[in-house]
Amino acid sequence: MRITPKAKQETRARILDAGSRLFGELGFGATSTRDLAGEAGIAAGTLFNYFATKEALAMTLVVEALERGLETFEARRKGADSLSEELFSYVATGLRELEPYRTFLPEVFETALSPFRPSDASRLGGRVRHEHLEMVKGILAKRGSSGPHTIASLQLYWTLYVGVLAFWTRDESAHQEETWAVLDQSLGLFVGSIPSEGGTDHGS
Amino acid sequence: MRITPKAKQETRARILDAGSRLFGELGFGATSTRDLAGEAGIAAGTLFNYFATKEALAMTLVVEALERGLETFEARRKGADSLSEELFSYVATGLRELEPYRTFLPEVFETALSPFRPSDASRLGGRVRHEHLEMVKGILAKRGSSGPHTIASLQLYWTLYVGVLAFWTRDESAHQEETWAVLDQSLGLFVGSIPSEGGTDHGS
DNA sequence: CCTCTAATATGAGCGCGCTCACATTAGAGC
DNA sequence: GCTCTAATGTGAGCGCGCTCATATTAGAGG
Repeated sequence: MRITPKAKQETRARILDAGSRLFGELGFGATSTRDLAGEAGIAAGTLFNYFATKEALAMTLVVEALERGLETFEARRKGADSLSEELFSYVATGLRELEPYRTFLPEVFETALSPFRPSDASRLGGRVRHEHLEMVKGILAKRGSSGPHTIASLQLYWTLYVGVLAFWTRDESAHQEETWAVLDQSLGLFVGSIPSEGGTDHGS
Repeated sequence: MRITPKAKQETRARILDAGSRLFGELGFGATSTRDLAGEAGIAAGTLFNYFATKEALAMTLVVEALERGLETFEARRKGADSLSEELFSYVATGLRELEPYRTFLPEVFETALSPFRPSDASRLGGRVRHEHLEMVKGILAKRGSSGPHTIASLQLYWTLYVGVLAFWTRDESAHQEETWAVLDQSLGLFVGSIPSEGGTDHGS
């Protein structure tokens, strides 16, 4: 086997497909890596030639969904949106792509997005965080926000975003309408906390 | 063996002691339940007659530390404190009792305090959350805050508190001074966000 | 077409958290 | 002091995520 690019991508796709289906049916914890390998038609050990850990496999589904969401967001961007409107639609397009995975994401995010883990770039969770915050920084920069406040602001932003994610995964309203309200409220708090921006209202 | 109360408490204490020492030396993940049993002088299975899971054992250390912190807080309470001062000293007395466990707490809190887990009372993490929030509710009630706002406020409070905890576990300044600044800032944001309370400043 | 090699696949095996059928033992009742 | 029993202790064993020595195989070079 010297350079076999096509077959390798197909196997990778089969594994991701098995993950998407089995995680959804059984949950992340209840799906064993042997289950996944069987469903993908490979041996137990082969799985780890493609994904370093079971968590990395699940997070790859997340990363690819968020990439699709980003494309949709860029395509639909309007110039007329306010700061909170722009942030709202950025977050919302991401959530909509993650929707099929909603049932098993709590188990995955619990470790992958934990604030108690260092979010280094070597882990997919850290990369998700970094790329999301880079996007938010870009959106803020267009409005002229900058300086040392931004770093603390981004920490607050991420905390609020994770809170919204957690709420969303458990939101039992018909089409997660409650999540949109929580997101709106959280973004209002965030925008209100930016010194040079957004007015002073911080209540309901 | 009909009712052997004393010996049982001694064994329990030996296990907690083993946990405190080994988790501190090796970390939570790197300490196996067999290590703990050996250090406590019991068989591997016996450990689980005392604690349902390894996480529950670690969280018991946390719960007992927080109980000690609460006693200190109650003893030192002053009537003259402002709302943020009172919240500050409540959180601070807890953190000071947790100090000996600081190195291994990230691994424990990652799962036990994750916002992605339902915080039911059957889990120790859920009880820690509940009791902490009851205390905060009590502190707020004295100042006349009440009504439907409080529930959303408490959600925000808990999110900010977990953020402070996460910062604290990684704070490398000499005596975690930076944590006190972050805590102060977070409480300022929280108090500012309460509609009927605390003035309008929400920046630095 | 055959060989030779590096990329890939394999599955036995490791230590883990935890369970459970069974052994042990401390005390109550006589 | 003996028996009987319920509380407690025990460790072999399970399935897990993951590793690694080994087997297999696709293609390059002659």
